[in-house]
Amino acid sequence: MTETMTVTETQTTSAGVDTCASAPRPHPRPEGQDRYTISEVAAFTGLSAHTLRWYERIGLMSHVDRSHTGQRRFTNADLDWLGFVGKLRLTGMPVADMVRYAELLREGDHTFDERKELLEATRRDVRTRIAELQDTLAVLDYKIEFYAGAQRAPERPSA
Amino acid sequence: MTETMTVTETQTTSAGVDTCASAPRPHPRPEGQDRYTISEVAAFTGLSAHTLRWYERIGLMSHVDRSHTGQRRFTNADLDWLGFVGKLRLTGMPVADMVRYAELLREGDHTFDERKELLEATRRDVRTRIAELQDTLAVLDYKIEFYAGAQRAPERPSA
DNA sequence: TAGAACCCTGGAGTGCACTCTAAGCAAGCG
DNA sequence: CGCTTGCTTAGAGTGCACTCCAGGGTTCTA
Repeated sequence: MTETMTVTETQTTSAGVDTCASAPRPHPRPEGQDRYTISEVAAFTGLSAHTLRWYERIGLMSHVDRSHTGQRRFTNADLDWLGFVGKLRLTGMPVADMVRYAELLREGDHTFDERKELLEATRRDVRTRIAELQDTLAVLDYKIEFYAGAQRAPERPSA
Repeated sequence: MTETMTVTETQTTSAGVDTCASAPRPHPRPEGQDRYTISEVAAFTGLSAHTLRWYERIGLMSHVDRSHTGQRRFTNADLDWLGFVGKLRLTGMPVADMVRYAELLREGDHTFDERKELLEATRRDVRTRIAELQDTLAVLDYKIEFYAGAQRAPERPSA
């Protein structure tokens, strides 16, 4: 099952509003092919095959290409999209909202503005969350500092 | 389940290791009293009364003081603790882990080191999460920039 | 002293994001 | 040829963090 880790830079180069290629590199993309089995994609993304099928079922991925026997064959564009979805997932964005964005993409040009607004709202959320986390970090620093200080003091001589 | 350990007035011995008062001001604390009803605490914390009772049930709060008729009377120390829990919640820490920390506190001085380690591990997680979010932010910036650019220069004819 | 508004408990229910099951098809191999 | 492995589907199950309910007691206000 181990694939070669030869990263051969793929990058779909459509000049328009395509399904989203991330700025830098999204994933340790394997070879330069363009048809991956579900287990390969599972390995690359860290998602389970179950989850990948479920993503398609709920519309978080548009219908994935199939082999002549009906097996899924994911493309590099699919991997790009999954990379982006992975980022959004880290922000805590509900899956339903990501599905909404995916639908907007499928609906075409007339959803351009709505997509942009959705991304901007997401960005605001991310900034807020970063601020919250930094606040939390300060609290943790304070407490850990306290523990460190108390350790120097007479009490509980630990191992 | 958590029973015994009746105590839990306003707090533990140790010159230092108390139930945790955050560095600055944790919440818009109301008046200077020290006995709040559950609905007051719900209002201050943003948590529901249901959730507050549930927190106590699972041991995320040590047994809350009661009025002579059995109604909960939260103290300022409880509010401090809830403020800290709120911070931890923002980090995505599982409730079970917070319960673990609460248990360590109740167990007393000999858990000092374990508590410190838990906080340090949490801090590492928070730093990691902040880094991830900043990464995500970069992707969002890139995409939004793209949308902004495409808007100025309308091309993109396909469906 | 009534009625509204609040609080109590144990336990059941909800929503989300998976995660797994069952039953079956398809390809590679000794 | 049968075995193993990997894939397919619809649908059921899981774990988490709440969230609510039923059936009662309490407290505040008029």
